[in-house]
Amino acid sequence: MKNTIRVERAILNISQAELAERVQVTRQTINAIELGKYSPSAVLAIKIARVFGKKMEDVFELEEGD
Amino acid sequence: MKNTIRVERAILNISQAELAERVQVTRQTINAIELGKYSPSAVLAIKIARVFGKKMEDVFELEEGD
DNA sequence: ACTTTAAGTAAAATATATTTTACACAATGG
DNA sequence: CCATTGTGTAAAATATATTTTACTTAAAGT
Repeated sequence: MKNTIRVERAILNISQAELAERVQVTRQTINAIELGKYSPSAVLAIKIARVFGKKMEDVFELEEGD
Repeated sequence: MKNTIRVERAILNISQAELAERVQVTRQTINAIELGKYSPSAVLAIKIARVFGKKMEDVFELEEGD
């Protein structure tokens, strides 16, 4: 599962901590997902995409092995 | 997390077992998600939506408490 | 130099999703 | 009747996501 969280955060100019707060998870969770260490739940993925005003699939993309 | 899996299956006329096979999970997993017993991973949610030729958010919707 | 902010990381604990095996029940077609 | 298909369910095991606490480093500002 690839994602464009870093770019979207840059556009909004918000930190991992602030994104975490907005979607009600910890900063470590955002960091891990942003770095591709694991993929989020569907609920969290939708919430993150919403912060960026995008559809879930415009932020998250399947990759080989998913 | 609400979903329209049952309706989409009906349109395609496929069983829970066939959907499960197409997205590479067990029939019980599809059954549980379809009945709202828990919400899927982002990866699985995208795969399911793809079977129906839809965007993830057209099949899955957040609800109170998500 | 000092402090603050942002990001990366890690180990242990907890929560949640998914699998496996198995049984039950209704509907249907032979 | 009998076998088959589709669905609901359940308990135990395993996998994965998320939290908590805490430490490190780099960059920026004072």
